Amino acid sequence: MEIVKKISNCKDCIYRSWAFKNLTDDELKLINEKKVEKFYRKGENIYLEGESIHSFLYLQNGLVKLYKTESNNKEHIISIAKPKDFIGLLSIFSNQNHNYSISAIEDSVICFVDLDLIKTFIKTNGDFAIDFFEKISKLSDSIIKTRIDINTRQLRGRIAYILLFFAQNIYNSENFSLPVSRKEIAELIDMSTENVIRVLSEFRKDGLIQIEGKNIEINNIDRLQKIYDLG
Amino acid sequence: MEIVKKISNCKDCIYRSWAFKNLTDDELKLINEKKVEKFYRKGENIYLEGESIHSFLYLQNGLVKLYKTESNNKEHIISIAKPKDFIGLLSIFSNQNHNYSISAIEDSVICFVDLDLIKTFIKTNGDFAIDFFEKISKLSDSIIKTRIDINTRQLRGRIAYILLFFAQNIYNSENFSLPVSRKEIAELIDMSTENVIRVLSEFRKDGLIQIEGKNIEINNIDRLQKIYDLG
DNA sequence: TATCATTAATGACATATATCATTAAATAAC
DNA sequence: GTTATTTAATGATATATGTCATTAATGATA
Repeated sequence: MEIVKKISNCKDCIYRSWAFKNLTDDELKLINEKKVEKFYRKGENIYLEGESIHSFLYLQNGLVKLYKTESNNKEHIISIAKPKDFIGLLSIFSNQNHNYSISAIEDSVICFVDLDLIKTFIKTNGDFAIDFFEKISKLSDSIIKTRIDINTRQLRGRIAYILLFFAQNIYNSENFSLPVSRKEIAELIDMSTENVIRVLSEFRKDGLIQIEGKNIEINNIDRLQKIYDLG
Repeated sequence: MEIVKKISNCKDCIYRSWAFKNLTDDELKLINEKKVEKFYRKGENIYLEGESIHSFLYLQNGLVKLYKTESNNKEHIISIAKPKDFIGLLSIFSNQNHNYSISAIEDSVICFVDLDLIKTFIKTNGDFAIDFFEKISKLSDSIIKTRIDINTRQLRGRIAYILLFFAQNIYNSENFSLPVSRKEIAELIDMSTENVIRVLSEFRKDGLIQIEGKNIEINNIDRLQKIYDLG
């Protein structure tokens, strides 16, 4: 991890309009002075379960996973955050320590915003509080919705989900390179690695997708959508 | 459903100390004037998916379920709220309409607090905003944690979870009457009704619990906990 | 390049879970 | 109370999914 030169000013940040649009120039200046942008290579940890919470994390670029290491040392991925997403769960506002870990699944730039400062602005700037709250509430609910969508489906539906997720939510293309291993897909959608591979092969044999290593091309997105819809 | 006489004043409400402790007497008076307490019999709907959102709901008494009706008309229970819980998901702050339905699984008293008023206080009372935010963030995260805890376990672990949940979280007793049918348990922990019944019978045969209809008595909570821990 | 380690792929098999069918018990409706 | 309807219980069976073993492919390391 390396700290990115502080060339970027929050005032010009394209993400300002997302969650920080209600801050005054002065408030934004305070954020700017205290924020740190860090660059992480694919595979690097951003923080680990148990570490104390100081910052609100904002993904500027790349892709990260939120995960938990179970008692049997298996990892379970809770969600994947994409640019413009707040990273983590809401309990950063009530907990002392992180309950989950975060690592980069693609080269990523993360903006660390001082959490106390955010809390101060929640207290002192009502419009910011409301808007900020709305934004991160949505994200939290979408994690719940996704977990349910995944777990009420069987394997084919889950694989269809993950393919549609990357194609439609992350890469905006039916031709993309998987940022995660088959094992990580398994950890994300609660199935065994072997079955992830098997179902992907099955989809390939059925002509739904083409696979070449990490490269995926979706040939028939409608049928994939139908497989997802039917579960 | 019947509207409860407005004898109770928020000022004296035992729940004031939970989420509304930072409101001034005047603010609380406004809440009090606009709030409505309603009584629902077991089985009654509080609201249905698609209805528009006007209130922040607070469970005073009883037990309610948050659920979704799937396209195949099956129901899926997302969570069960107990007294002192905020009912619903955070997106009431960003959505126009409810994404889920809520109904009473025990006779319940629900306090409907005007949502716009809450938003006003978030804007104008910083201490309230922070505290309120912390409280409902916790609830949202605990739903995510629970969904993961359930779905990473197999059937025996899930049934152990639900028994421990009612004994430890809801009734504070190892002897309680199930407020839900076997079918509802199935809808809550993602398994078939038959297998809910089967595993319960198995636990009975193994001497872990006693069952008489809806009445459950836990005989060996340690072994139940172990079954839960091992998954 | 050669070696090692990790990831991917596939088959055979074991296990977990769902589905279907049937009966009994409990509740609700009349 | 009697009848209808829902809920609970259980066995038999089908299906879905996980596990183990093996090999191939890929990527990392020296």
